[in-house]
Amino acid sequence: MAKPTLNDVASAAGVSRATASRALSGYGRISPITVSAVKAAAEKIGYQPNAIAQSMRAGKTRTIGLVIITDFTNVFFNRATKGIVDTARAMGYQVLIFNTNEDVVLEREAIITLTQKRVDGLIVVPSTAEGHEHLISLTKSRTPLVIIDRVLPGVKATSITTDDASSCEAAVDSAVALGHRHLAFLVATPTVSGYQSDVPQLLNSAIESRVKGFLAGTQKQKKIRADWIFCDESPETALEAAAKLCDSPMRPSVIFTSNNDMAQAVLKVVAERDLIIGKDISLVTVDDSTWLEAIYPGITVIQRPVDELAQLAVTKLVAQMETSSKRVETILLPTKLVTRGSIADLS
Amino acid sequence: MAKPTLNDVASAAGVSRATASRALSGYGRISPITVSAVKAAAEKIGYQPNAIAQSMRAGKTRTIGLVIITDFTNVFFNRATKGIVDTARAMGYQVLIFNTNEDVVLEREAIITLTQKRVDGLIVVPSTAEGHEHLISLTKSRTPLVIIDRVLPGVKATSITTDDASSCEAAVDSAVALGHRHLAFLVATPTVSGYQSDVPQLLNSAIESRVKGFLAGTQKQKKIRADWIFCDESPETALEAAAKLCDSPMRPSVIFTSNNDMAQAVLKVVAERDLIIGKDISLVTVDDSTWLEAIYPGITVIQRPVDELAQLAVTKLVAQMETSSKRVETILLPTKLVTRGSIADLS
DNA sequence: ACGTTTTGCGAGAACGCTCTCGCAAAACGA
DNA sequence: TCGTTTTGCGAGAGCGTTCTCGCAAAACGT
Repeated sequence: MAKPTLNDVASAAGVSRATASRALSGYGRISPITVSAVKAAAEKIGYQPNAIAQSMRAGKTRTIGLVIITDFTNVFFNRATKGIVDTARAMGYQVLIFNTNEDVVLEREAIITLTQKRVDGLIVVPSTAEGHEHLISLTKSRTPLVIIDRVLPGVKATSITTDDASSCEAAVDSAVALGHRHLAFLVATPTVSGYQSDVPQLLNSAIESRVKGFLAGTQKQKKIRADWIFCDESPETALEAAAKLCDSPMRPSVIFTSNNDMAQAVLKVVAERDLIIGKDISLVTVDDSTWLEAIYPGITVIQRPVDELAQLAVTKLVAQMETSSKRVETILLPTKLVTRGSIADLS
Repeated sequence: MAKPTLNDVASAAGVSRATASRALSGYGRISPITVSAVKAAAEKIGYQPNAIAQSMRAGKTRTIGLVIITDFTNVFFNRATKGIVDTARAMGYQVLIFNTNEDVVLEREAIITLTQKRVDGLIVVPSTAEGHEHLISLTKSRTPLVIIDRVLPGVKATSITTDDASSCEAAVDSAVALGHRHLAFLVATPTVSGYQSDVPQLLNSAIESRVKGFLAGTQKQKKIRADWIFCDESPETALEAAAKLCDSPMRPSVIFTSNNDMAQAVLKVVAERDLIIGKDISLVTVDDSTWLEAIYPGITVIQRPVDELAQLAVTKLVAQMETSSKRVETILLPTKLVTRGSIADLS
């Protein structure tokens, strides 16, 4: 009842194992008659080649590892995952997924397991801004590696990120042009606990880029006030932080949030206070979602090219794997400010 | 520069390959001194066991295949994927993911590839309501298989689904109790193209269960009107169908949608017509999302126990794999109607 | 002190595949 | 016709493990 092997095919076809392999894999010298005989025999006994044995022989697995935060609430990583899985499949590769929940211990374990499973390459969203020895040792052992949504100065690997800074700056400009003079930034980052109004010393590059963009936007304007709140990623803290902004005697006229979870917290708090988005208070966030378009008013958003990023991650990785080139690229994809109805016109 | 093998460890430690294996894998008779010597040698040369070779030898891969619709807009499958990946990891298994986009051709290919990669078991969300020969042949070759979110009468495999019918019925009851007499059902199903008001002959079991629940709810009441619209899953059709409902001279007072995408279409159409959810028109949908709670008013929803389902899928599958029992179970998990503010009180 | 059991380890096979090598038979050339 | 090239195929090795078997040395029993 065991799965038929190449040996079974060979004896069914009355040839040697070598010939059977030649017939099925199409290499070497073999007569057309034998080929069809072997193929018929294989079909008949329901032969399925053992990819494990093939990998063993070839030293390649046609599998890539994905180490990511597959948080279901985060559109960006959901879409990226789907994009990576689909692109990989189209190129003949399968994807072994690990989810880290931004825990560097899980990340390290994931990478060890994937190395042991001998994946041909890895796509990683690193969870912390430091402590990347495990990634560095990957590059040292010449394992193809692509880092997405983060840039890690210490790691010599291709990284693909989005240019959040310029769109964030554009978002600030846009709000200021509409008459806003009191801006607030609600930024979620795993490196703080609770919330605080001063910039944490450690930010991952994606968040850092957004902060820089917002900052650049505010600093080039005169006479505007900018409040900052950095908070951890728990829904409770997000609500507290959003409430603090809304209940302040000096309520900002526009809130910029660094991700959809924060935007949701703002929406909730705003609704509880009977305020109307796009009228009493304005909102801009990062990463588009169908929800941001479905609700009323639509939320103005910084759209990031996630499908392109996913596709590029796979193609760059596969290029590395198949040519074993050591060329490291740092790719920055453009983002777009999509204007909907959530910024009030105060002018 | 090639990866060190067990042979390298053995010669570094001055023992045989067999002894090195014994020391690292902890079996057979071996002296404690040798064990630590071998471990030290392994550590020193940076040995990582080759899981491919282990799989080859053992005939097990400690990998499970997941064939699913990883549509980023669908909370249910996102959460299920995350739950499955995390539970599997905790149990020492890795997950190879395939996305079918509900295309049975891709599903078939995915299953062939996974069989060839010799996964120890499979979790599948079948894409069509018929044509499951590939799944049947899986069960015939005794590959452990768990089907989630669908029940396939022809396939002898464990299936885990949610009891959508009873909650859908409860949702209807709840609306009727609040004075609603004209109900509409907007149901997305891949088996129709465009939209139609009569029940299609072919529905997958998940959709069927919801339709049955809605029907049961309406049929036990007197003097109420129920409109049905079945439509494909494209955003455009969804909007058309939602518009048709809202623009009808006899506009229903409450709309039930079969998933979040349809709910979004309704929200959009309703907003365009300056109607207010929970006041001018009511809405209930299936599958909770943080958005349904964040927006105002919160949308009343039929919550399905997706984390439990994911966990159960993995544990049941692993149980099958590790005991090679052939026991087939059909598990139905309870759902919950979570009331928020989206059903107007007309009484 | 001698026989018996226990202990520790090495030799070698096996998992299923691919591919090199060599050999016989067929095809070719003059 | 005989020598040379080409063709088709089988034998066998090797990828990196695990594990059975057998053997020598150590430990034990009387």
